[in-house]
Amino acid sequence: MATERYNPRASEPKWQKAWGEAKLFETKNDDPRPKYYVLEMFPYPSGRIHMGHVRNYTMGDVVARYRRAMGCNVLHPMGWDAFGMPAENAAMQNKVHPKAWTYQNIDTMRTQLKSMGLSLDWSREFATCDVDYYHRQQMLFIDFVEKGLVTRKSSKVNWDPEDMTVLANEQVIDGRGWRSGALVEQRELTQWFFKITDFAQDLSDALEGLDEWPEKVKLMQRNWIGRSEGLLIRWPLAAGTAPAGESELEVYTTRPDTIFGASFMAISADHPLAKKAAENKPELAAFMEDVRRMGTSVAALETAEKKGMDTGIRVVHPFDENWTLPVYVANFVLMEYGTGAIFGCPSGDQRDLDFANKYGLPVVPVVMPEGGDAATFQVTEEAYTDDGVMINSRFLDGMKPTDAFNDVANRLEQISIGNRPMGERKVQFRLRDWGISRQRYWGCPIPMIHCDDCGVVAVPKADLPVKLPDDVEFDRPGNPLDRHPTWRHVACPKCGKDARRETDTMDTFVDSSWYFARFTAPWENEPTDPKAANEWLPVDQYIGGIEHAILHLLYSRFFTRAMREAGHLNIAEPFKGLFTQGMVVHETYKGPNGWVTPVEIKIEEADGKRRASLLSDGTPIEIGSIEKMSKSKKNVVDPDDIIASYGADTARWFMLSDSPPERDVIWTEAGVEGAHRFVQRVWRLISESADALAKADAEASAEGDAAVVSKAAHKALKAVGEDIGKLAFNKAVARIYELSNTLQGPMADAAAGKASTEMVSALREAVDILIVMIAPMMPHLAEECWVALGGQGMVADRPWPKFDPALIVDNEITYPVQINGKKRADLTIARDADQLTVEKAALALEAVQKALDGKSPRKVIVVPQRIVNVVA
RNA sequence: GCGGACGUGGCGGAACUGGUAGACGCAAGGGACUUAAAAUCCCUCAGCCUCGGCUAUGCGGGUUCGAUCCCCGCCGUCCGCACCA
Repeated sequence: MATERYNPRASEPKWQKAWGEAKLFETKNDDPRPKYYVLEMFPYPSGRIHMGHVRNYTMGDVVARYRRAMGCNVLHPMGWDAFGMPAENAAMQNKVHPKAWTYQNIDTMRTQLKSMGLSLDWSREFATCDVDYYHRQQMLFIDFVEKGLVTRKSSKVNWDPEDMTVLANEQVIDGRGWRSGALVEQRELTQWFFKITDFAQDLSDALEGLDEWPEKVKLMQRNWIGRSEGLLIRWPLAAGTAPAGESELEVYTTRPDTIFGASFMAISADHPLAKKAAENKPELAAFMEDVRRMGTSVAALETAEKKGMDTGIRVVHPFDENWTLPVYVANFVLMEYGTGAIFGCPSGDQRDLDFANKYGLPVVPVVMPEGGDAATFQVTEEAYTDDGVMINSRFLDGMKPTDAFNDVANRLEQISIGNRPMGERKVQFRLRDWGISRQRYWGCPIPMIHCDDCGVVAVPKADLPVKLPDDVEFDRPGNPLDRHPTWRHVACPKCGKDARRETDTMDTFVDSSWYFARFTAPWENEPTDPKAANEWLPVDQYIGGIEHAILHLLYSRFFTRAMREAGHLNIAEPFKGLFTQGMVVHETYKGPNGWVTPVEIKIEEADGKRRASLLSDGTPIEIGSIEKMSKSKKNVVDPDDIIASYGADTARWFMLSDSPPERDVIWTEAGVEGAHRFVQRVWRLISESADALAKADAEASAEGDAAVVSKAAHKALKAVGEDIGKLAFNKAVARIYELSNTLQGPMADAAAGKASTEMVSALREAVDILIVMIAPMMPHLAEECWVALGGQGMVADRPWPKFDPALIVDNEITYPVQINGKKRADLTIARDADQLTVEKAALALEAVQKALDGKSPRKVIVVPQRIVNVVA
């Protein structure tokens, strides 16, 4: 029977409407079923969704629909990461207000997302630029101030000269601003900071418990936090060389064991001791000025030659009062890390060795490889950094470096200098506090007031929100809030005198650091409803791009801890399961006038070679490398176009097929067509036999031909459930293809009326299973098929069936039979045959007999349910 | 430089972490149906030779009855961090 082709253009909007009207995806907090929170990283409203969004949200939707079918109360919300620079850029370029631009984009993108058929709870939607949202963010800020988690300090900051704003370390990539691409400069400014370093230890330690996170991400975070264990050592300054008022130099080292290999001290150009030493040494002052100027560009820092200059100051060795060492100012020592001072042990550190060789400083090897000869072991060009045995180190000689570390630490802890011990064990972190001040308009205002008399005062909660003024101008660079005629003038909440508002706004990463918590009760007056937050959080499955491995995920982990301190929730980790999906990539095409979009060309194949040419006039086009879809390379495919021509289900199915979700997926026209063929094939398979199956009882068969169908269906059901549970969508897709291949023949027979009653019943059951299995991935098609079969209700509301364990085991099993590890025959035998029986049967096989040639085998290995190997 | 991941047909990728290498899809070739096309269906599809084999999971070794999987040494690709003391 011929049926019409499936028409997604008609079906998809129909079902989207039906789901909406039934409020199927609106989640209630008091629903007693087990809770499951699945969240995809919310999008920045740039204007239109792109294929990366399609992939991300499809994966999340499959998880959401699957968990719903498994009987969970699923929370699957969506919102908008809506503050940020592009809105201001648009305002400057197109004279649109950032607010209007942002909300227009949100409207467009919401419509696009809805056309994908995502099972989202739109009733909880918000944008971070909603006053309702940033109002609560300001409440959180004030709570954090009260808990001592916010500081204001002057520090060297990354200044983006193009965006005219400060950037966090995490936002500087290769010395350039992550958005503007401009070379970042170092400037000294007073800034607001979140004290993320208060949690450095816990943020590092707790990574261990995140067993549903990719190892890669945990490693990146661990490295970023950069915990190291070392020793503070206070070196006395040698009398006569110390500047007035100075008596010691404090250094931080992770290698106190190498203290007898020390040959110089190196301090930062910003170190107080350096500044004092420079006071009457003009050449030193000039050198330090040089170093500082070099520091204005991060890029210059990275390539700069290692240079230093002797300060004339000398320090006394802690274990030998007759041994003094010179103190250099060196351009590679950072004031921001440790104490801004180090001791150099050239034999154990390549950088120190290069420095020592350059300035003629002694190189004394103090660690040599185990079994080496201390008398002859030398270090000249290459430092020895591995484990070994201590040498040339007096009382440490013969020890392992770790024991020497402890010995030095213990001894120095006993010696006093000033009122303090000469050595002090210290854990140091690379992580710095999170600078959140941005000199921008389109962000959450920092709710603080500067009063000449009272200092910096928090805006009382009753006076919140501090709203962004609407009447702003973008005709000049810089912060429009700063030059607004009235906005910043306010009475001091403490004394009532004229005072000024803080005009910095918050880094947009603040906005995304707690949105997942807000979704649990977006209607609340307080930032959260702690009960709801504790019940829903942590997010069971969080899905997004690897590019947020450090920034967003680390900030969110900090925020969750900070919110716990402020009583807004009672957990530490926001995301239980994390999945980082790969990018969507596409071929690039280059013509004589630059990059060309995929829709402008056609591709033909001749002699096994693919050739591209321009559709308009046939100009040959060069097929370039496969790269991430980007506007600049013009290798983008618009989701709207795909959905309009093939439908959302095709786009979703393609996104899930073939490529493992954590890897990049190559978007190809042929692949999309393949996906679309399958959509049509499923429809044909079911609609052609719908009449035959509609009246049938769904019932599995354990015997005969029908059992083949039932077994295939139940095996697929088991595998697909497990695969989706592991987010192995590509494997689930393959299993579904397999099942439909198996069903194809019997379904055609049934449609032709040539199938037995048992077979029709088995097919009906198998098709019911197939429909439920495709439903998370191709939800519209599933509904349409369900209607064709006369099913009741909607598939989106149907439970995931349970597989029958009896149907997934076979009574007979086929063993591959190997001879000396190479497969030579098959042996089909009863599943429950014991090892001896299997062995005998295998040896009786003709191929085995032939190979043995009358001799008895040396060994026969029978692995139950697996394999037989005969060793001849 | 340091750290990490990965190398399987023409392509994307499977293979229960030691047990039949290449599931499933894409592309390609052949055939059927059709006046023709599209759609659909069937067959072939790692390589090499003498229809039975041999060689094949980046390369070279090793452990094992058996290795894509474990160990050692190379080569290559990608990613992260980068003066962190």
